[in-house]
Amino acid sequence: MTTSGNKRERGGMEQSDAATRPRNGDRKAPPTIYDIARLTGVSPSTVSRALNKPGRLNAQTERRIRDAAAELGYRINPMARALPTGKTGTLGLLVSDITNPAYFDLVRAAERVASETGMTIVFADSQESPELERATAERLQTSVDGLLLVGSRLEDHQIQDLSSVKPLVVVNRLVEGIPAVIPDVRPGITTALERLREAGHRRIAYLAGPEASWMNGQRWQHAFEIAVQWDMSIVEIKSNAPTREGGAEAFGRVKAADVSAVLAYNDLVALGLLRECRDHGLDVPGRLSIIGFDDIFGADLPTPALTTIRMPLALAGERGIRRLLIEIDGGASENEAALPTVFVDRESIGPAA
Amino acid sequence: MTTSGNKRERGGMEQSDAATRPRNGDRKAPPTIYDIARLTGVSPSTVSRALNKPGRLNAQTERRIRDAAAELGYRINPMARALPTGKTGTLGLLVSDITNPAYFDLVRAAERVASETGMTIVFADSQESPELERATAERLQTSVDGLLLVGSRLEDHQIQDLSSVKPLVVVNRLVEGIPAVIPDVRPGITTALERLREAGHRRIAYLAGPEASWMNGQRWQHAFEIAVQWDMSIVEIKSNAPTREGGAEAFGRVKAADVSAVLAYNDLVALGLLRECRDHGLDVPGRLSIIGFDDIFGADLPTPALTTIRMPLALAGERGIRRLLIEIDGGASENEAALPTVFVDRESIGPAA
DNA sequence: CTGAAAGCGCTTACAG
DNA sequence: CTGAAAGCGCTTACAG
Repeated sequence: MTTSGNKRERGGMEQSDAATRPRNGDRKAPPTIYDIARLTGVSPSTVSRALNKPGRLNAQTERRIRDAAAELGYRINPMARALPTGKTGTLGLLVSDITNPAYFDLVRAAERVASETGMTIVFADSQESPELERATAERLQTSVDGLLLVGSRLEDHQIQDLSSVKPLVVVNRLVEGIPAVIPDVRPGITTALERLREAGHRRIAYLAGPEASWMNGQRWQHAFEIAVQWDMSIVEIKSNAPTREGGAEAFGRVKAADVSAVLAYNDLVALGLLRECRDHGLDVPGRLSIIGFDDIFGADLPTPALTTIRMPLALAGERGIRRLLIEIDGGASENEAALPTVFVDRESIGPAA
Repeated sequence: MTTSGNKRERGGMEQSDAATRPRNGDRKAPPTIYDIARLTGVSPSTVSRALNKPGRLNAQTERRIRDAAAELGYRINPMARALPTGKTGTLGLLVSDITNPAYFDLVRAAERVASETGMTIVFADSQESPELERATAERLQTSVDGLLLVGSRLEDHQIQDLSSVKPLVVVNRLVEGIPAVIPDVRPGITTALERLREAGHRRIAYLAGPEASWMNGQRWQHAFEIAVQWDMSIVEIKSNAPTREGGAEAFGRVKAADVSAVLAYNDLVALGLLRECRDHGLDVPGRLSIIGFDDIFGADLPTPALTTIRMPLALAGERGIRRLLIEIDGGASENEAALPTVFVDRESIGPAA
C-alpha cells in the first residue's frame, strides 16, 4: 500500500527500439494519490479530501497537495472513483441513426452541457434496429450514470425495463412514467397545412417513416386531424426507410396517389423524393409541393430549396441532458412544456397544380 | 465480503410516490459475482474464471455458474474490471468538428469495428479549438485504452506527449513516430486539375482551410505542385472557417482574384461559396468552376451538383480503430499504404470562361 | 484538521 | 479444478 503501480512499471525494463514511437512498455503508470501522499507526507485520505472538497482542510496543506498534484501531472482515475461512489461521471446518448444530420445539433448541444457539468458522453447509434438498440442500451448502462434515448425504436415496456436499472430520459418519445422531452409538432404542421390550403391544395399525402417511431405517429396523427378538420383529403404512403433512398423509392407510389402535395416524415425522405421528381422531370413545386421535417443540414441546398418544419433539436438535447442530470441526482422533475416546431418556408411548395 | 451492495440497498427503504416512475431509491443494486457465488456455492474467484475463461474449469460447474449468472441477469461491472486489469474496454474518438458531415461515415465505421471487438467508443469533438482538443484528449485518456485523433489541430509535440501516456493513432495527419492512417490526396487532385486543364483553365485558386490542419497543407501543396508543373497559375485564398459560412465569406476575395476555377479545402466551404455565387448571380460553372473535397452528404444536392474529391473516410475510420487495437495490444505495426482519393465529376466544373 | 481502516467489484498469482 | 488472499485507486464513515 505504500507504493503503487509497480505491477505495470515492470514494463519499463524493455528497451524501446530505434523508432521514436512509444511502445506500451515505455509508458509509465500515471501517478496516484499515493504518490502525492508520499511526496507531501500526508495520508492518501487527506489527498483525496484536498482534491475533492476544497476548503475542508488546512489551507496550507491543501495548497501543498494541489501543488504536488499539479507537479506530478496527476489526473484522477475515473474508474477507481466509480467503484466506491457508484458514479461513473458519464452519460449515454443513444440515437436511432448517427448518419441522420438531424442529430447533429442535438449531439453537440448535449455534449456541451455535459462537459459544462464535468460529465463525459458516450455516444452510440442503433442503426434503426430495435434489437441493436436494446443490446447497446444494456451494454451502455453498465458504464454510465444514466441514459438519454433519442428517437427510440423500442417498445414502451422495454424502455420501462431499462429505466428500472438506471436513470433514463427519452427525447422524441412519450412513455408512461418515463421523463421525456418532446417537441410539439402541431404548430409547424398547422402552419404548413394552412399554407397548403391557401395555395389551393385539397388532396395531400403523408409519406411515412418507421412504424416503430413515436414521432412518426405524432406527425401523421396531427397532419391527419388538421387535414380532416379543414376538409382536405389525406392518405398515408409507406416508405421503406427514413432515408433519401427511402424517399426516392416511394416516388412511384406518390405519383400514383394523385395528390398535389406531400408532407414527408423527415427531410431525408423529402430530399430523396425531391431528387427523384427532378430526375423524372416532375416539376416541384409546379406539379407537386413537398414539405420535409427537421430542417437538417443541406435542406436549403437543392433547387428548389426544401420547405420544411424545423425541430428544436439542439434545445431538446440540452434539456434532455439537464433532465437526466436531475434524475440521476434523485430529483423527480415534471415534463416541461413541449418545444414548438416552426414552419420554414422555402421553395418547394407552390399553388396546387 | 459475504454480502454486497447493502450500502446502496438502503435506498430501497424510501417509498416511491404515486407515480410509476422509477426513482433512484427503487433501483436495486445490480448483481455481482458474489451473488452468483452464493447462489451456486462456489467462490467468487471461480465465478470470475467461469465467466472469463470458458473451458478452464469443470464443465458442470461452469454451466451452473453461467446459468445462475443468466438467471440473475448478471452484467459485468466494467469499472470494477478496469481497476485490476488496467483495461477499460473503451476507445476515445476525437474529431475536429462533429458538425461536419464528412465524419459521418468515419464515425459509424469506427463504431462498427469497435463493437465487433466488444469495445465501446467515447466520441467527442473539439470544435476546431486546439485548446479544447488538448483538454478533451487529456480528460478522455483517463478513461480509455487508447485514442483516435481525427484531423487533429494540435502541434506535433502535443500529439507526441499524448501518445506517451496511452496508445494513440492519428487519422488525416502525419506525425513523427505516431501511427497514422492517411488518405492520399494526389490521385483525386491530379485528376481534378487534369480536367480543369483540359477545360482550358489557366488561372486557378485554392480556397484554404485551417492553418492548423495538416490535411489543408497536403491539399494546398499537391495542388500547387501540379499546377506549377502544368503551367497553370495558382493562388491561395484564405477563409475564416472551414464551414459554409467561411466559404460564403470568401466570395469577394475569390471574385477579386480573377480566376476561372477554385479548388476548395472541403465541401462545406465549396458549398458556401457555390451558394454565394448563385445569390450574386455569378454563374457556376459558366463563369467559375468549383471543386470541393470530401464528398459529404448533400454535395450532390445543389444545382449544379458539386464536383468533388472523395475521401475514403469510412475506410480510414475502420483502419484507424484496427490500428489502435493493435497498438493497445503492444503490437508495432507499420503505416499502411495511403488510401486513394477519387475525383467525383458532377456539375460544378465547365469550360474556362 | 487528519489518519487508519474498510470497502467498492473485480482479477490473478499462489497454494492446495 | 478450485479457494483464500492480495491488490487495483479511490472514498468515506469513524476515531482521535
